[in-house]
Amino acid sequence: MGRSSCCDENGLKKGPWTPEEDQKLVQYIQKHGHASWSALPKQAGLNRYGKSCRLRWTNYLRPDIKRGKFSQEEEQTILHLHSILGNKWSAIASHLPGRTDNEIKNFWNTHLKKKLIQMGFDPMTHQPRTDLVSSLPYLLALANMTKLIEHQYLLDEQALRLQAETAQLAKLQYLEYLLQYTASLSTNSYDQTAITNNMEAFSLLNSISNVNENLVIDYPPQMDNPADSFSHGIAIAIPTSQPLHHPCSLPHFSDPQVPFSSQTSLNSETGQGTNFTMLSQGDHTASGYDSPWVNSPSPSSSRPPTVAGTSSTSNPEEASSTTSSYGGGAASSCWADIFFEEPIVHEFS
DNA sequence: AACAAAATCAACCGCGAAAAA
DNA sequence: ATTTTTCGCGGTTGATTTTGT
Repeated sequence: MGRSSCCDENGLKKGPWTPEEDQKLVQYIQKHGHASWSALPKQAGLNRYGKSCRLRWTNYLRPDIKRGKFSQEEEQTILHLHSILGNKWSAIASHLPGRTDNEIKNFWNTHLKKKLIQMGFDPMTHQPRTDLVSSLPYLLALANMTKLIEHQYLLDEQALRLQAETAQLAKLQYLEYLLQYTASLSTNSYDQTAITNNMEAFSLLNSISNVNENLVIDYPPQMDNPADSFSHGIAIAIPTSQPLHHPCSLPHFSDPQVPFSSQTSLNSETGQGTNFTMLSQGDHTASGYDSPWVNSPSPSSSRPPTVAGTSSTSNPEEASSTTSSYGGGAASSCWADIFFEEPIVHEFS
């Protein structure tokens, strides 16, 4: 596999690595590390570019590389992360221990992409392919009357809105995943992954709030830095036009080892018809809402967010946990409540 | 068995960002 | 402040392997 070996104009070797070259590289890095890739080949006695050495090490020779087929769980994670991050292979790889960005990229291009296409999804947007949707009115027009076409246009409009909302919810799901994962990490030592996750979660939240002007973010009281709030709890409310069904695609969500639970509760309120989706920890049930800031300095200040443009009864406290009707077309809201009971403390060891 | 087409994946390339000079 | 070097990323290539006819 790979390319036939050859040398470039500088006489440096290119193409597939020989076992001898691999051995030299591994032995050198085990002994001296890889502080400078550009200087490494000469010092290791390799007739290669530093870039080639780095690639060979990171994608193949590194001791923590996981080989073999991707598991179902890994596949799910890649699909999920790709729906949020797009072709950010290194970012995706950082969530899959032992897998390289190159490997994930190859797996995506050769398997997952095709799988999505076969299932009728656009591999870039992860949404149902619009060419199929848009062709429907034309087919209907051939078979039926103008009225049917108009009806279909309305459906398309609704579908587009739902797509946008689903994308927002996907981000929320990923946000929760990040927070749950962070919480499951050690709380007693400095953990770069936890910090990275918090940063990613914060930027994700910003991206959601940029898109949705009605988004209400409820930070815990007396927080100077919003990013810190991920360690303590955060409440988010997003108005949506329809109840949102989002079965948890990540196994972590239902894992009893992870001290969090996710709940989706749909509610149709009398009159205003406010629906909400709640992602929460522990005691937060749809029928009995507790303050998200039970550990915060001033619990009395906590409240479920009021959603702009909808009834103030978006409060899940008032919600029924059973109904899933659409509330007669009235505006709805997606209410995500993400909370950590024990604040995470990162200490430098 | 022989050939062609498709799939796989290691490695290369070019670019932009960060770091060093 | 500017230029050069280094690093890392995402896209692409092409030799090899697998599958289909």
